[in-house]
Amino acid sequence: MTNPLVRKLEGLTPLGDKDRQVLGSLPMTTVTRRAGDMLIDEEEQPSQVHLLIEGWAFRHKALPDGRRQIVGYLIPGDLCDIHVFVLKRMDHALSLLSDATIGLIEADTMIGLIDEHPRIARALTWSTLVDEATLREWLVNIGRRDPYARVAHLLCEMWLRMRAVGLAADRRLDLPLTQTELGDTVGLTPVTVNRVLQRLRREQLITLSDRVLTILDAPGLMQASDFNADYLHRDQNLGSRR
Amino acid sequence: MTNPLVRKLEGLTPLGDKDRQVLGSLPMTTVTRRAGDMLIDEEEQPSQVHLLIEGWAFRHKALPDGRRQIVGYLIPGDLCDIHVFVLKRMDHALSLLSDATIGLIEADTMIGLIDEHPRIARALTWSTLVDEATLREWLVNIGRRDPYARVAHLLCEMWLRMRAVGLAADRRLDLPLTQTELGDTVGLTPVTVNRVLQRLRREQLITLSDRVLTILDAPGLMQASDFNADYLHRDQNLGSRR
DNA sequence: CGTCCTTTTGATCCGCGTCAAAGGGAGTGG
DNA sequence: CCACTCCCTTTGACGCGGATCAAAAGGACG
Repeated sequence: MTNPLVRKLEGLTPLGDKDRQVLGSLPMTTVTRRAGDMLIDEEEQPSQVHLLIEGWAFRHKALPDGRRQIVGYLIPGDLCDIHVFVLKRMDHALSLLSDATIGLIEADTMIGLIDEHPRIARALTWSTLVDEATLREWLVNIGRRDPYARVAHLLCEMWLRMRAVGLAADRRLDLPLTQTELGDTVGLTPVTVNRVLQRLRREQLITLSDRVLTILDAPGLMQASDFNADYLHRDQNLGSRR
Repeated sequence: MTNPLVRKLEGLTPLGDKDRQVLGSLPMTTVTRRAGDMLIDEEEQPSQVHLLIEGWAFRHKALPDGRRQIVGYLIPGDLCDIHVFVLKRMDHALSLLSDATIGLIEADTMIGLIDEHPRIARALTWSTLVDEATLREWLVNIGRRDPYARVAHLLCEMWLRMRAVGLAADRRLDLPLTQTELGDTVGLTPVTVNRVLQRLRREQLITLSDRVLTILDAPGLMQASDFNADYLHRDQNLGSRR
């Protein structure tokens, strides 16, 4: 299997052979963690960069009353905390949705990588900016769409993201999210999420059980959720992928 | 008056004299635009970087039914579109809330600036990451807080941001937002915003009329909105600000 | 077999959206 | 200088969607 980081960055902007090689042999120690573990806590100051190699994670912020808002998902190939180079402190926590394997990269290694490989630096910047664009789209989702469209929109996005890194066989993908977590993402209660999912199933748009999501009717799902993939900024000049 | 860009970046991370000087004499052409103008449209590919020198602007995304979600505010010193270097296309539009003066900076100038002045580059990265952190906090705001806290939270944030660039005399600041725009920001109708504002006034937390906001009780307002300024990442090692 | 978590279903209730209209202030034109 | 328009704010009434509460059902696991 290719390094998932290579696979991700290549999906954003072209890399050279040298870049691929350097990324492939990036010195890092790998560790495994269990589903439910908190990988990085709010306010923390990580000294290494965490690369998610396998599994799912999510970013979240806690409220004083114990509720929380999920503010992002990470899938294989995603870096958890490049920003701490600059910002020093986390402003949110990071937890695992599934058992996961994590690569730990020394800060200096990462800095060297960026300094000496401009195309990699550019791809990382790209990735950060896409994350930002995604947050804007989530804001639209929560702020202005009804529950039905909100959930449908999130499912579309996760499907496209998983497909972009080769983790969605056609229209099937693992989606290790409980309905509570879906709700914490789109600002709904689990009860409402459940009813929305049933409607999506009834309308033959999706199938979802045992953590496996199947997109039955992609155009229908996208239309239902006012989905426009532009915000994911998959590069036009990459041409057809692979 | 100091260049507002200098003032902003200095508030994030230390600059050298040289940096300040370069920023102060940054070649740009200035133009003025009227309140309500759309400065950059969705999907556009700007060829110059826009610097907001005076006035207010906002980022927004439109929905098919004509409604919109505001996804960010810009105040003097903010750059509107550095990301287009990398992403090429806007995924949202940018409009003016007030008459404004804009600095237009050539792409090459900007690239040179970043290449040759690492501290400036770092400050710009910082700024981007704070924008991202702000989006995450907005997500919490819309997703999980009640209308009262939502509006209060936004007012706190705008106050701190304006103060950070020297545009809030003590607890007074211009806030050229209609109640409709406040609603489009926090996912509420103007009617609800109006009722929330009345409650905030009744409880002696704020004053707001004729586009002037006064914070009467800062601790009270922050408590009401569960406000924690950490996400703004004002640098600790800057020490007491001027 | 019992415990725990997640999903599902049903019933109730109220907050906020919606609709409607009045009031106020600023700007414009006769 | 007044009349008119336009936009924003304010107020009131109503109805519904989604939160809340509660409990049952289904699986996974020890």
